[in-house]
Amino acid sequence: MVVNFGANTAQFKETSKGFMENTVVSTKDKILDISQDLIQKRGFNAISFQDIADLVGIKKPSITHHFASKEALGIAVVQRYRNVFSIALNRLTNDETVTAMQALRFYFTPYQDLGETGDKICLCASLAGEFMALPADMQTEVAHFFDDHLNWLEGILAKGKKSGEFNFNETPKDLAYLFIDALQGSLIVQRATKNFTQLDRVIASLTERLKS
Amino acid sequence: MVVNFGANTAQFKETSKGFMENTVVSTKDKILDISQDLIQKRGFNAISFQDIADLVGIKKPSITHHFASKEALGIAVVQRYRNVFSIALNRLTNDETVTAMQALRFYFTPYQDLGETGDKICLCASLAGEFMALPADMQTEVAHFFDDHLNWLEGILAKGKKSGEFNFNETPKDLAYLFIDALQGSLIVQRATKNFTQLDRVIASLTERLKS
DNA sequence: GTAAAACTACCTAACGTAAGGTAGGTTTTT
DNA sequence: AAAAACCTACCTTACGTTAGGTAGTTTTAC
Repeated sequence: MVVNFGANTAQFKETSKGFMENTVVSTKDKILDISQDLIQKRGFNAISFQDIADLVGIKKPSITHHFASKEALGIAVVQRYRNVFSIALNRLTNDETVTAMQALRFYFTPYQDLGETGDKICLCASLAGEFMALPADMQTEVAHFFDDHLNWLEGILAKGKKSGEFNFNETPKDLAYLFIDALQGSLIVQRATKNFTQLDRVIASLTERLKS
Repeated sequence: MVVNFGANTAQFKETSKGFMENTVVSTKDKILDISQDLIQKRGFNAISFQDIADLVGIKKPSITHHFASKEALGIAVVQRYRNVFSIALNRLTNDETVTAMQALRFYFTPYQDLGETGDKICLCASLAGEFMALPADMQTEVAHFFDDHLNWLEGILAKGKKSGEFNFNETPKDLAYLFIDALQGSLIVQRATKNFTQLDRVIASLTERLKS
């Protein structure tokens, strides 16, 4: 299973007939892809309909045909992002053959993919950085993203501790805080300092600690 | 010693005669204070000269009398912020009576102060969130902020390990990454989720680990 | 000591640009 | 033929910035 959280390379989509078909990506999806990409690079308030339209290859007012407002577009981008994670993480949780460490390692991969871009961070970290300047409904979506991930992490850490796979002193919830904060912070800081080994070192620190 | 990194309460300034006198804060300092405050809340691209002027109590074009451009104002804000930390952290490093743990605890206080505001994050984390949309000279200042802090943290952690005060397996540099990323990430995430215990729990996790 | 000159700190007015968004017509697809 | 996709043209608002001017203060010159 490949899930691309950062780059915009959606090449397949499920049709209404329920089959996976090789299709041309719709303009609507292109708008979502490019908007997400631009927000991850520059933030929500620093991008414009004009920027998006130029990259999609349509005229500015045509965006309004697909999304009623910039806020509506922003909400759609975050909802899709949340949903991609939700599906992938639920699949991991429901698969009994996947160990806690394997699940955790899978959870790291989108962060690692983003780190390798050199100019992108997590969509919701970007939005959280300008949180107070966001429309209320976008704030809610961003908050839910972090709550989703904190709950999933807490569950995986608790499962690993219960099975004896992990060994730590904190509560699973407190360790979940540390994990998500360190991962998100790492992407933000390493993009600025251009030291692209930082995320990998942080992941090593976090996982090493689970074994002690 | 009290250093206020987040709130804008500069009440004293050194006069040309070299004495500390109780003075009215200059308009230029007010602009810096309010700009910093607004960036920490909303980011650089989401604030305008009009926002700043309204809060300072002057007209919009008067800001350009003190700062030639928005970029120049932004650079001045970050440079002052960096300088406040530089002075405080150097003082800690040079004081032989301060233990590594005391220095670390002091380092946490500005993060804790910011966490208590509920709506502000570190200035440079806010700017790093919209890093690719920042003028080049501002990017450089932001990068230097993180390098400053990483170097200081690495030094303190190395000092504590050498003296036997701290006990950890990672290199001091790798642990410095974890510390700054977790602290910065924590402020960002907890503002969005409104769970204001998160930073304290993360600091507890980080410090607990130094003792093992 | 005093008057001219220069400087500081603002102001009003207005500029060109770009933002998000709307109205209504045209092309493309089904 | 109908619906969806996209266009041109335009609107209002707001942006950073510039120009030019007015007090009040400080510096300079005689």
